[in-house]
Amino acid sequence: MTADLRDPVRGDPTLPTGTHGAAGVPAFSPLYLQIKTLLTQGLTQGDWKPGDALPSETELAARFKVSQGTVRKALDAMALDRLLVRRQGKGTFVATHAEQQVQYRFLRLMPDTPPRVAMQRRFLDLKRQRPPVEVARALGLGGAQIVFRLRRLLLALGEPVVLDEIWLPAGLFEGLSVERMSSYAGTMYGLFEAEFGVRMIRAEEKIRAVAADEAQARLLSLPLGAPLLSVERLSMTYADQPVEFRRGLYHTAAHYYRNELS
Amino acid sequence: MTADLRDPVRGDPTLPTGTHGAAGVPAFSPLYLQIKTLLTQGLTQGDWKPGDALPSETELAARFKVSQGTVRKALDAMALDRLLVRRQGKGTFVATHAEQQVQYRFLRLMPDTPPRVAMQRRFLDLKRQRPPVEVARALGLGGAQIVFRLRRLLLALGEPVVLDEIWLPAGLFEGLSVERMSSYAGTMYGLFEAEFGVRMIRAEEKIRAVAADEAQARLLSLPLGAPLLSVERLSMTYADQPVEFRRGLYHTAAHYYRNELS
DNA sequence: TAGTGGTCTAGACCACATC
DNA sequence: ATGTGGTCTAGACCACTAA
Repeated sequence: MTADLRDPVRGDPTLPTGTHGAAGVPAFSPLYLQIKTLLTQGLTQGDWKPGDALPSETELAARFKVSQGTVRKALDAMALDRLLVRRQGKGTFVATHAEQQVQYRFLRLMPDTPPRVAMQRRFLDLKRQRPPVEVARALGLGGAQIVFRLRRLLLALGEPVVLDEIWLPAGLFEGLSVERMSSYAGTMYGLFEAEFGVRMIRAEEKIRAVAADEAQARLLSLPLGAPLLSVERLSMTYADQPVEFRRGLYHTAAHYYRNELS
Repeated sequence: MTADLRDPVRGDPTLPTGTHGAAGVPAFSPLYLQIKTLLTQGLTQGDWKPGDALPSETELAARFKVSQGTVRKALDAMALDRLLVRRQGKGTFVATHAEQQVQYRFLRLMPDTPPRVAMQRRFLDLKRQRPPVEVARALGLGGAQIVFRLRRLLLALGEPVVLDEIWLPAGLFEGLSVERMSSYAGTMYGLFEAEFGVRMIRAEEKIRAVAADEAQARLLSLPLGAPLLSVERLSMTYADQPVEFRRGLYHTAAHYYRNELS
């Protein structure tokens, strides 16, 4: 972590740095992006864990042999990506799913009538098995690699609202059990991060309207054929590696999926 | 637009600038945010129209009597908000819905099997009428203010996929007609911006699963009770003023609503 | 009081677009 | 050749936090 970036990466100063590589790919990236990459690698390999403080801007600047402003630009970019959280007067910290403010960062379901009271969880079953083809493909697994399949309900005021089916590569979550999830106070992503070292960075969702089949209707206490929101989510950790696939069925009579467009 | 910001806004330098006002509200904001506010006001009052170039950083810096770096920070923030588009070597431009790259910025419906071919539009009817209460409330109108109510279909490969019901304050869109919409080549928001000076900045959507009623089923060529995605959208122009309410019904057998979480 | 991130400045140089 | 935004530097000072 002490390399001087300019000499090795920016290359011979007699060559114009803006030159493009043979394949039309940029031959270099700005210093602050290189630093962002190095810091992100540090996060990936666990140099700093969620909640930890990073070294101060001045120290990082000395370490990388660049100006403080360049380090700042890298840190600001990472904060925009939600990889870091910056707090004036305190320091720069690795973002975590265990923070009070952003508890349900990835859950967009809102009740029609606030207040937004925390929903109850009820774990239905957890099994180890071969993944279905579409799950294996989404997670980039071979069909022979075992996955966990978890089903759970979320209930609001006692009424079931969400039925989730969650697929996880077994290798990454060895030791997962219903007891362990039940006894964990925070969110599921908080558990993944704290107990398995798997931090979710971003996710993609595909949303559809479907009709409840018999099993789904029974679990959600709804009539057969009731319209449900189907939310397929693929969650990625560092380096965009997919590590969770889930399919949620949302009952949207008294709740809605909130989205913000800009 | 030539005021020196520091004297009037930052106040007597003998007072600490970080002081909070009597109500606990910050008594000042950083220079670059003040400049961002002034520039946004300029956009609101039409000093520059969508597609126009803003003055260069150096000129704005001279105009506001601050350094170029401070202007840059304001412009970068506005670009992040998608109010502006910055192009190296060319200038800084007011963002527009008429750009080739981001045609359907607010339409998140994707086909299961690409390529994403442009959908056909079919306008069903356009009426002037009193708004229903929920529409009046969403748009912040009195019940006596007239609105346009437009219905239209979007079709993919000839099959109806989206049924939209769109509500617009008549005062802002005087002269709107089906002919005018049909003959306009670009998107609806492109038309609003070019012909009525109403530029959509951001929107909030509430998504549910519903069952098609008889009229909806007929228009979408679906059986009664078919599950549909209901997408309620409230669109805002500058200063977060709501100017459009729409309800879309999406048939999601061969399409899905795409969302990105981070 | 010391240390952190946040703002602001001034200047140099680079990359890109246009003439 | 000129003008634009993009990067990088160095230094000053401000605001916030904690000891």
